[in-house]
Amino acid sequence: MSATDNYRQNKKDQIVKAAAVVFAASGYSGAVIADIAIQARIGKGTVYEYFDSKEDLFFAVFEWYQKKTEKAAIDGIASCGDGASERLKALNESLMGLWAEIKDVFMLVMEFWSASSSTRMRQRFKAAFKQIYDEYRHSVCGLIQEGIDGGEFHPDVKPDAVAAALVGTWDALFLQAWFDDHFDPAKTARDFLVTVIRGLLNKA
Amino acid sequence: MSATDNYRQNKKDQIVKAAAVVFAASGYSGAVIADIAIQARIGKGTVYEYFDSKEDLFFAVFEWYQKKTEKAAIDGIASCGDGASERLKALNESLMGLWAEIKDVFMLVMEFWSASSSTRMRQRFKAAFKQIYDEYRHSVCGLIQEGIDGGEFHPDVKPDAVAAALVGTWDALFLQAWFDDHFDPAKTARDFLVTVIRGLLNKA
Amino acid sequence: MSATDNYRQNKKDQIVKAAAVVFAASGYSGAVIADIAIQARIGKGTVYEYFDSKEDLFFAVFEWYQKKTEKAAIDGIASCGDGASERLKALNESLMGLWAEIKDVFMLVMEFWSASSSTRMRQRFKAAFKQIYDEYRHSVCGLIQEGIDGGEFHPDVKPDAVAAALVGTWDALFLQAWFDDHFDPAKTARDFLVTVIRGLLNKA
Amino acid sequence: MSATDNYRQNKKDQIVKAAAVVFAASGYSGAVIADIAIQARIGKGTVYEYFDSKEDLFFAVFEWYQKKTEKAAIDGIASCGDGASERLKALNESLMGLWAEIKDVFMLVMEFWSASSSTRMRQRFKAAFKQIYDEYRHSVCGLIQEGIDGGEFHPDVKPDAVAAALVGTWDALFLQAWFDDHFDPAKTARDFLVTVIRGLLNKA
DNA sequence: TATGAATGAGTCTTCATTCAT
DNA sequence: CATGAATGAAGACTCATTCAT
Repeated sequence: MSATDNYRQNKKDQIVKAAAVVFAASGYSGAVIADIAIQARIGKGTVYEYFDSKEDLFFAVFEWYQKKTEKAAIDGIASCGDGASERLKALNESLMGLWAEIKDVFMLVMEFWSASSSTRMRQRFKAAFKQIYDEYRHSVCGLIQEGIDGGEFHPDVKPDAVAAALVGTWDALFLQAWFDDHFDPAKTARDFLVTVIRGLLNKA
Repeated sequence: MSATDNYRQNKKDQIVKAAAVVFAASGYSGAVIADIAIQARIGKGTVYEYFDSKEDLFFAVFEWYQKKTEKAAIDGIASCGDGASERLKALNESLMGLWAEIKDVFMLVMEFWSASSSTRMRQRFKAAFKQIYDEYRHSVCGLIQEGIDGGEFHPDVKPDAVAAALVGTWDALFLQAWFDDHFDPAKTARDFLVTVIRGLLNKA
Repeated sequence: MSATDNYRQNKKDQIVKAAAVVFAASGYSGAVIADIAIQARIGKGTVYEYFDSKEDLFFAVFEWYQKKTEKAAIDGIASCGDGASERLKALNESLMGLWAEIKDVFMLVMEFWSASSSTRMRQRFKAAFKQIYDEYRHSVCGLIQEGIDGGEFHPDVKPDAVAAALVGTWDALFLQAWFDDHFDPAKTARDFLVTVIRGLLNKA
Repeated sequence: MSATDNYRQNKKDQIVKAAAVVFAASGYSGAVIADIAIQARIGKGTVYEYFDSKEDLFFAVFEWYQKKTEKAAIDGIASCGDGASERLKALNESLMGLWAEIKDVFMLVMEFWSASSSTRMRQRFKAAFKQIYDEYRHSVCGLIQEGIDGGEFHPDVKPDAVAAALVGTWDALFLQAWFDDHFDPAKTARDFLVTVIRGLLNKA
């Protein structure tokens, strides 16, 4: 990578981060390029030197956010533990630990979801989300399958369904926490997981 | 209610339904009042005879949608069944049965979520969602509590957490279904519920 | 005049008076036909049964206002007094006595002036004002001319100029009073008139 | 002042002058931003780069007009003359000399007066006019007071009243001239002033 | 490369006027 | 006669994008 490329990449990151702040504060439509430029401490025109359009910039924010959060998931899934149950719990803690960090930009997630319904951005976002969910479900599914194969989990358990539901639950608890400051997603997830694991275990 | 009031109410409903279609197709910001008027087969100005602003109309759509879907929840929760497990299953079926019906306007839900982040509409929507979630969780919580009290469910179960998580799961499965045409939320929910109920049951 | 005509005339007056209130409160452009209808306690459409357009109604208010205020001028000019000086003073008192009464609708006068600059209404209003000023000046001029002819006023006095200036002064003092609540137009006019009359008198 | 600031100031002036023309031709409400932009040979949006709203632009026109005309008043009042009478005459000539210059934009003045009654702009304009009149009256009052103090004018003269009346007369003669092309405000003022000065002089 | 002045397409919203009842 | 629901023309204002410097 040349020095110039490196310079451009740093600048791009700088703009993306500024954009994330503004998009999170105002939503996609409410965000104004001028404000993003101010936030990034650059001129308005400069934004267009690095991104072709507001939509492109928004998608770049999406990718940046994605990269940022998927690490927690990967770490959580990779965490070694004493059996599938423990690893599930570890994953749960890892993900829920994100809340404090992403609380302020959680609006972004809702904007991303919402962008999937915008006629113009639907294609990009819908496809990206499909892939993300596929991967998440697949990872969690593998974890549960291991539990079944190892005899820890009951053979009748449907790993696909449980994985999809758990992935969804994590999302949805953040959503509820967003609406209600007194709602504690981490504790809720932990308590719920106890019951789910009880259901998963093979108590033969 | 006078004949005139009745007339106005019908007209309002007509506009709200037209608006729901257009908001679902284009999102809040993308939707254009002129298109809503065309969809409702009325003049642009007429919209403003019934709603003070685009925001008000959007909120009316939200309330309409809310009323429309909460029926399924109420029916599901009220459904008599043989014990808490059966009633949970019935609720699950009732809610999942909505999918076919709301699939086309599910974008609306994401727009509503997103509206909670718009600075201007945050107040209204956030408060409304908080209340809705409170009620849903409370209903489901009651159902689980009955199961515990009746000895059907294990006494260590945390009804709050399970209720919140289940409510969230239903939301989130629709979300995943929205991103993936091949994803079957009803089947997933049914399979997942088997495991959850296994975890809930008191097998003493 | 038939009973019907009489009915219509009363209704017209009712509307004109309501319109005067609203135009005074909001200005011509700011006034809304719907508000005038409410003020007149009639339906919006009814206004158009009596006036062809907003402009016509405004002009009717102008004529009504004109008729209302010119009485004071006529009375003042007609007032018998001991010589031209006394009659001038009487006229001055008569006109200044209007202030308390018209203070609240003085905005109307400014709106009428302003209407003379609106391209669409210019013709009507400009012509009307020209005629009104012609008449006022002519009356006052006659009064001063009598003073000159009777030997009370100095023969070098230019009655046209003095009349025009006095008429203008009365207008302008109301204008200043409009801008400044502490400004007393009546007292100012009285004090000024002393000096003017001193200048008019033939002290040979 | 930086080069940029200078550039922006010129542009602002350019827009204000264009706006003055359009407001004078169509009145405040009748004027259309698009027309002002055309008159200024710029794009519609550019107007908003320099002024926040139509009201702000209108007020800027008011300030511009004010600055433009007050020079004549200051010059007139400052003019040295042989005694108070001569200075009054000089002031009169100075102000009346404005007529040819401002005839075409005199409508603006009526629009400014009218703006003082618009609910939204009342505050700004009313306060501004009060101050302007205060200053004018104060200046003229000082001039007359000098005449009294110097023994040239009669000690019983009320300088406040005469000043207010004269200031008003000048305004009002322009108003009459606006309604009547054949009316000569300068000549009228000159002739009237002869009588007023006769009334002011101390002929002991 | 960086900038920000300029632009005009696009939108919400208002309101005088019409007309069916 | 009276009404008020319906209308659409009109206008203020926003903002993504361009481009000359």
